[in-house]
Amino acid sequence: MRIATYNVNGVNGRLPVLLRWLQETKPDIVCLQELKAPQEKFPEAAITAAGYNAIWLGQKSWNGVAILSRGLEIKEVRRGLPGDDEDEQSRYIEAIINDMLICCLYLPNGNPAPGPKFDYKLSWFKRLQDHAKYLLKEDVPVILLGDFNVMPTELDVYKPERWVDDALFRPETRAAFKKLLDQGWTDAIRKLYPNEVIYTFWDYFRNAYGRNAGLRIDHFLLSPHFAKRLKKAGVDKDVRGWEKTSDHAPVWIEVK
DNA sequence: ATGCCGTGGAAACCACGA
Repeated sequence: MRIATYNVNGVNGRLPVLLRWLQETKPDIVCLQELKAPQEKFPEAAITAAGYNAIWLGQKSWNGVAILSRGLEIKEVRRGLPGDDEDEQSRYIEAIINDMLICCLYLPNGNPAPGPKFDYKLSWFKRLQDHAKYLLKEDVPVILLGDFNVMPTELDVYKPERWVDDALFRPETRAAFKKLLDQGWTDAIRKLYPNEVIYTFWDYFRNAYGRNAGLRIDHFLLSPHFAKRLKKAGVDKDVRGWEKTSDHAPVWIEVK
């Protein structure tokens, strides 16, 4: 079973790229972030025609997350991350598929830091830690996956020294990610490739993709029992080189 | 070192992203 995450950076603007990637790689489950579409503008017909069921949480202009599955039933568990009824940003959706709990997330960027956006990022992170801790008590395999907007270590940044003050790499951000991992989650890519340079995002500027000046910010965190079922993982890096593509590449794992 | 590009929405610019 192949499970993927892909920050599409506009689901309608990237629809040809998304459909081509689905057709070529046929993932069983897909989490999307940055739909940048209101609830009623999600391209449901095209996704259905491609053979996928979908649930989604849209928002006008920004954010937005979705879970797709190729023929498998999607049982939605919740939409929105618990812990703040005032939070109106569409960044979290959770569903049971094939007896797995799939938690699709788009963690706030947080720049500029310090400032209110960074405060929001850290408070969102805290809510995620609390919810993740709760999920570990559930008797079900869990995956937290999506765009975490965190480079966990220096290995995950092309030039770490340039990013130390950035919201994606500040000590508070890395500490929050580590605190989450320390609950017992496994970073799937790093478990299989502990020492390799692997990126999931390349800026549109400065020929970042051509220079491989990238970041690893899209992650899969597996609950303890689930981690034992991990077989493969990878980045569909070539997709980042397609026309009219997102600045992220799709990332995937295979579990048995 | 830097939104230099790209999107969506509104309004021919702006907010936002990482």
